[in-house]
Amino acid sequence: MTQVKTISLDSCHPMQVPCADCPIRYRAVCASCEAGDLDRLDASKYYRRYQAGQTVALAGERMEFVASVVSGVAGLSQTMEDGRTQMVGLLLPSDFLGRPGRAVAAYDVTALSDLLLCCFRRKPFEDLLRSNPRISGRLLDMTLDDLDAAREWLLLLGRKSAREKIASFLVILARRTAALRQADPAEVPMDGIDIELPLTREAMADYLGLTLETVSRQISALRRDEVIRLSGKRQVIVPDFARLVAESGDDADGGLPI
Amino acid sequence: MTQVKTISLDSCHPMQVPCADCPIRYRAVCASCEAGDLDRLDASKYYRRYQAGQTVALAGERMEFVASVVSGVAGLSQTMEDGRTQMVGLLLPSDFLGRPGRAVAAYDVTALSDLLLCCFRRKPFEDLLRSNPRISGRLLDMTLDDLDAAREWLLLLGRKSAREKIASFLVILARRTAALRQADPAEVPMDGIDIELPLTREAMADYLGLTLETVSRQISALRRDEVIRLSGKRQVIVPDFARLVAESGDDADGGLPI
DNA sequence: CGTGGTATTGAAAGGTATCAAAGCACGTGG
DNA sequence: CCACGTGCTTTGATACCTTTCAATACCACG
Repeated sequence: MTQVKTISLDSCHPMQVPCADCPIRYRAVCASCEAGDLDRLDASKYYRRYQAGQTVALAGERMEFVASVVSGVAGLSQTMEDGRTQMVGLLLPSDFLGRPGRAVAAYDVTALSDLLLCCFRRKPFEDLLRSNPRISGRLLDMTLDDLDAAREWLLLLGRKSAREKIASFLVILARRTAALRQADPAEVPMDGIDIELPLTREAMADYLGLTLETVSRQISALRRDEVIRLSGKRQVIVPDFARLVAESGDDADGGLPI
Repeated sequence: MTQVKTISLDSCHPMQVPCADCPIRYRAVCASCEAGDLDRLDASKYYRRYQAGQTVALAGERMEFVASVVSGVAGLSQTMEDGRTQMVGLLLPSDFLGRPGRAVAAYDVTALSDLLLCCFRRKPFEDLLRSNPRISGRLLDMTLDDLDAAREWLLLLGRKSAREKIASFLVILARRTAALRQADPAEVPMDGIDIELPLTREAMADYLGLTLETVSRQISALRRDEVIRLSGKRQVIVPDFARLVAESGDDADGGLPI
């Protein structure tokens, strides 16, 4: 179990960046806003910062804000009475956190790495949603993307072997990080792409529906078979991306990297 | 593999019901419409009917309409190259089919039972979405519900045993069918509630991430342990709903039946 | 009464979980 | 500078659950 560190100070109001200069400006819920909308958001937003391992919210609690992930990684997870847990969502920069219209959190939210959130108090944001079709339309689109991602994960959890799960996870991480850098992961830059794992083996296990031992074993197996190389525990080098995709069990033409 | 029956006639334009008399009027995407909106929908909607086993759409194909399920059950599924398939969504009456803004189907859509769809051509519906916040707001809410349902399924596929999967599936079916009848499944009506299984064992296996043999074995085991009784192959009687919920591994207080 | 689709049951194989121990990296304090 | 503790990771041996392969049973229908 990850221990919950109690930190009271400095979790709010670090220095603030104007929306126009925001790193996630063109991918977040505010992506399709125009200048006037941005002014309104700028006025009401505030930042929250969490350290790796901290709890952002617990299932069943009220959450008085919704937010965009600016940097870092957050995990949504569900826990059964006997302690089994399954991560049901991974929030990377630009992803949206919280459900408009429902103040009670449905999942535990944890900072998997140091995390910066751009927050809006619930009520004003919901008003904005109602009055601004650019924002509500964007949110619908993002929610539909989340749904597609969740459904892709259903296939992974329901039908893939442990080895395929690990490979799929690496492919997805590669695609998402490449998307943030606007690069194409299939364009192998000379000596292979490298992927920074923002999760412990235990968090990966929770996400992939495995145990941490199995995660470790399969990573070792992929290394032995030279599908990947490791530098340290958290840095993965992929010499042949197509090979990794083949190991993931997905179609080679899984669409453009989103 | 389910064989695809080719049927060309009678799959469109059966007799049509006015929206005001529609059985799913208060749960579908049109739920929050007012009289004026309904007139507009009434004018442009049309029905499609499918027989059990028929294919509604294939992943990658263009789908020229979006639709609400009026009656029957449809399944969304994904298939890997080697034939492994996972059902990623079960569409019951009032559920919405299709993604506004994306004409290419992401999943195979199959009629699991005889199926009646209330369809709208894509373009006019998307126009309506943009112009009518009642419809777009309702669609956002339904999509968020779908996302929650998918995430509940992630927990099931990732962490539950075969026995728990079957029990969970029965609980969900009981809740959904009770919701359509506006009844509470915890209110046991004398001799236990009964659940009509609208799926073959194979379809259940695809949904639950199991093999059909395991589904069959676990149903037999639940029968031996007197958690359920069977009348025929497709009718399940649950004498003690709380007992079934306990077998599902979920919290007893999993919220009100939605 | 046979036929095809569907469902049940059995025996054996296989993959992942579980339990247990050891290795590694890093920071703290002697 | 090194010993030591802690958290994370790797590796090993075994147990268990689900799959796989195979045979049989059930049921509606022609």
